[in-house]
Amino acid sequence: MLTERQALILKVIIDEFIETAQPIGSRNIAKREDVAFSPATIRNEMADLEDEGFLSKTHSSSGRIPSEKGYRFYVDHMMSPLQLSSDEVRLVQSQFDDRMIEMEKVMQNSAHILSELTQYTTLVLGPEVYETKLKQLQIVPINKQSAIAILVTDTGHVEHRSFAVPSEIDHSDLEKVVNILNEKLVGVPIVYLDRMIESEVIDLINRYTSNFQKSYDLIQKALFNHQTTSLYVSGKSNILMQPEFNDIEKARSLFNVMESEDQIAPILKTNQEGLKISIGHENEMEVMNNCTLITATYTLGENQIGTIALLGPTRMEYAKAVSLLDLWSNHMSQSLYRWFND
Amino acid sequence: MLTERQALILKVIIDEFIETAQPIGSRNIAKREDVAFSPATIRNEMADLEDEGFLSKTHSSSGRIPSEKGYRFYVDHMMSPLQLSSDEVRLVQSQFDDRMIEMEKVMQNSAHILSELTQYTTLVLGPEVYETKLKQLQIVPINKQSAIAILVTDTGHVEHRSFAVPSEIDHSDLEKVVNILNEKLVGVPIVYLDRMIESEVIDLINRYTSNFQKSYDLIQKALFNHQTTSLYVSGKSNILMQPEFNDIEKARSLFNVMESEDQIAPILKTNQEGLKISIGHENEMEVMNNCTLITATYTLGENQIGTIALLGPTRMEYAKAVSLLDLWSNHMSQSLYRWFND
DNA sequence: ATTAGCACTCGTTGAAGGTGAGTGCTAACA
DNA sequence: TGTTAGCACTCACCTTCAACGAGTGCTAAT
Repeated sequence: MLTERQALILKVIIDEFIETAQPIGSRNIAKREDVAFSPATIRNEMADLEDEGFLSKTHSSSGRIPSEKGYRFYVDHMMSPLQLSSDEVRLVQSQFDDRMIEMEKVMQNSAHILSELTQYTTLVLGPEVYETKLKQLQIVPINKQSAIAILVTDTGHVEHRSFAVPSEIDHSDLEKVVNILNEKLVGVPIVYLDRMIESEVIDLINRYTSNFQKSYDLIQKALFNHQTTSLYVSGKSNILMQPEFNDIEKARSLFNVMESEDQIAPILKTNQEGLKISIGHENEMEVMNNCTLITATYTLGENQIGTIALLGPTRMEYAKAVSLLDLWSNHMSQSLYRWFND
Repeated sequence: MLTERQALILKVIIDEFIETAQPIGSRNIAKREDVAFSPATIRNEMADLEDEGFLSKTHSSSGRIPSEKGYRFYVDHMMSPLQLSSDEVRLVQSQFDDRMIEMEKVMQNSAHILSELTQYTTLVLGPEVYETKLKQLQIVPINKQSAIAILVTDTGHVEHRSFAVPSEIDHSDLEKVVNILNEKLVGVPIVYLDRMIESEVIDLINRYTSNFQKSYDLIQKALFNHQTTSLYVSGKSNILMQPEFNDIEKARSLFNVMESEDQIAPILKTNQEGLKISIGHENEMEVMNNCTLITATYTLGENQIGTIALLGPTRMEYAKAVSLLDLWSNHMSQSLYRWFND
């Protein structure tokens, strides 16, 4: 489809543009050592590349900038997998030591470090809790009127929520119900808790007084109606540093989206394993039309999948971002496997 | 110090400037119904006010804008305590119902609602945990190599941290240590835990095998070396909406600060009860020299004090911000008292 | 097929001039 | 003596214009 020379020129333009954010002219390309043609030749090739849709201009006599199709081709066919510096690799490895053995910490830390390393915004979506199993249920009375319910999963996820305790309910009642629930429910996948309760536990509870029913209702409300999309975002303000967002209006609208979990979480949910790169208008959301989102999935056990993503301008350091994300998600999957699957 | 007429003019200028963010000219002031003087008179008064330092100009023939001293005078002597709309009052009241009975939720929700209501950035600093007391300690084993320690305080604060369990330590050992700790330490203020352990518990533990010592060390590490400044920030991007931050560089540097808990938390820590308003250069931090920070304290019990703050441009809607923050912190203190002090 | 040469395009910069909202000052007025 | 009308002046802002230069496309020579 593209001649070797065209590919070279396209690659040079994209590499340079990623670095400088400025349109690239033929003379500048010709100056490079790895390019042996005159500006005029390059101009001809660039005109062809523009006809094919790989490049575009900011105005009729400006240098060229990559189009989204250009980036797409670059990403699919030309990207040399950047060798990460040994410093970076070591830093990544050092993150997955003994301290990272709790999902919250892993995700928080991942978001933080990756945004530091890339200077892009990092989004980490926790694994769907559906496959995780109940490890323990616990009620801690705080005072006459309130108590805290704590649910621990086998992934080390701790969920807690306080609730009001009506005066007619005694703490000892709650305790008994919790005991029953623990007995029957430990080891049950969170997603089946509801069903399991229906079929096995309800009967048992009904044998006791009506207060038990009320206690159960309380706990049920406190813990099982939880929606737990755990989203961690770090380095939001990095996006401000990109010259693409010198226009404050663009920054504003993107920030509005990033502030809202509801809008971000769905974009990250994916079934496709491995890396996925969405360039510009490939992103459904309009405010992200001048952004690239690279998502990678990590696994926890067999079916649980979480997502980790980098959000930057379309003019992204693809090679570095991809390499880092790949390295990270692999380490993360391995590390999680070590910790939660034996 | 100021004549009545000067005060009126100053107030009008500040009110108008807060609304429009534009320098105010004498003609515009004269047009207002509550001002009965000619532009020339007003100009004379404005010149005097400028000499006194209450006003300044953006250039030699521009209208006046309030100086920091002007805002200070306004805040100290002239601010009419805005009657909040009944909608707003109702909204605030409705926030402190049965669902708000857990510190994390209270703070998170406070930050969120206040930033929505004011369109400024809201910062909430949790109460120092020093006075809170241990309610319960709990260890939940996750697998052979890891366990989660959970600490619940009498304020409903849940702290959890996972830790690696060396192979030579048995879970039953951990359990026994936890039992001992619970027996001795429930009800002890968090800040005294260390001392209490030294004096009372250590002996007890030393009577048992050395494994107990190791178990204890583990738990100690996992739970008691926690630094728990709980800071919640909401509406960071609101600051972008203010025309003061159309200059993207200013926005960038302020964002950098807001992203870092370490820099924000100290500013909020205060002993002074009640409201405090820091205008412009009254803020120590340089990036906040064109901002106003209004902090209010709330109490939980006798000595525990937390802070809730609004951060906006110096051209802030002081009356509204102050009224809201006051209303909120009072409700919050009352609500917390109801929940955690009986 | 490649490239040198050249006319052309268009964004950027800076200077010049006009406009208008604002001021300070002076002199007239109540 | 305090207030106000009048007027000259200032300065940010906008528009226009010309010069500049980095870049292009096209043509003709190599």
